[in-house]
Amino acid sequence: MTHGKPRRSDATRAAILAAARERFAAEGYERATIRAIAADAGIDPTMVMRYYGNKERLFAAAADVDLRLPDLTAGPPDQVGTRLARHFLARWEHDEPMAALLRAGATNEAAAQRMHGILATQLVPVVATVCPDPSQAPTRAALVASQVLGAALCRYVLRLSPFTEMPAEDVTAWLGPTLQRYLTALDPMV
Amino acid sequence: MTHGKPRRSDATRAAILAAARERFAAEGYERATIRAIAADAGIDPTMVMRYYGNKERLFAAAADVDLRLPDLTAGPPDQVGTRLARHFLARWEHDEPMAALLRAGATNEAAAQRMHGILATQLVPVVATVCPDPSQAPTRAALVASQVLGAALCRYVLRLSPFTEMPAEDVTAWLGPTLQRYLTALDPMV
DNA sequence: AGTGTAGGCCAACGATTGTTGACAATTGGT
DNA sequence: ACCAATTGTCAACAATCGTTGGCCTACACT
Repeated sequence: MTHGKPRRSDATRAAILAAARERFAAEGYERATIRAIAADAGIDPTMVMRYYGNKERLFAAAADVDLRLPDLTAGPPDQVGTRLARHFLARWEHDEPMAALLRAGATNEAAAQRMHGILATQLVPVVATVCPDPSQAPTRAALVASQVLGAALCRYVLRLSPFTEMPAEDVTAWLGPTLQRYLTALDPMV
Repeated sequence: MTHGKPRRSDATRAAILAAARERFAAEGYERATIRAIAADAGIDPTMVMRYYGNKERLFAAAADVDLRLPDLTAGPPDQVGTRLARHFLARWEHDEPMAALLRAGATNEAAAQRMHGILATQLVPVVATVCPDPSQAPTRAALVASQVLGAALCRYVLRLSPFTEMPAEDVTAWLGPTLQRYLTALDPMV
């Protein structure tokens, strides 16, 4: 898949990308400066420009998120909510691109568009495999996203105190039934 | 309550505050510049500094949020979730300080702290009046906040397409049972 | 060994930012 | 009508940002 010969600067490219992910995740799009990213990577700011063109494209490379959603059809249908909740929580614990995208999405239009794309191409198809009427998949996926993003916002971005202190299993236990209902309930009031 | 004589510059102060709310809500903390706010208010940037000291204090004044939560004990206990969902949704539709705070909270530490304060002083007490064990109020309030903030994020900040197109009543119908469970369920798995 | 090319650093540009100080205009009290 | 305080304007500062061009170095290939 990775065609082209390995370049001598691959290590530098990777260092830049790693530093960019960290900074974008910790400070958002505007406050994460190219200079700071370059300093973290131990190189000159001009290298960032040479390899990634500009700040927008660097962010695009840093916020390349793959949700790695599991196959929800394999397993008990009445536990898809909990399994999905557990997956997202585990995914978020140590994946900086997701935090970077969430933090930046609040102020950066391009980041918001990218989240839109991830929802449509990654979450909606999986939701369609477990919900009663596949035509409702976009709506149900949006509802799932609202709860998952809200929890991530409280836990990893805002760091609201009761939420950061809750064990991951407890959060999973609370969110699971919610997602289950968003995914499979025939009617909102169930 | 408003002691001190009415000053001649009150109109200017109000214009600054209105423009600031709009800009902070639309662009977040860092991208909303004092110059742009002053231009919207039709005055000189210097006046902003004179009346509000610095950008941080201007934001603090602009993001002074009052959730105006209703008394949840007055009404059928099995509908507190829906009523709370409806209240939040209506509140968000035309209150810029709330959007400003949410957008800025993602990147600004002071804004995040302020949200923490609003949660503790406004939401937790109300939650305590309807949940079985008042000692669980902080946890339950945090769960409510995660779903409400997540929905607001999707609908008003990220503007994810299935979410912006849903009628407000439909969103209320979906979120209501979720909040109901977070508020009153004896166990997560109910 | 020689040479072309890619990797890397330095200095600097132009734009924008929050913020400050000096100065003019207007108002209200006496 | 005078004076002091409030309100407003103008210019500019210092810092920081993304971004650019020039120049040196070191590796790769013949």
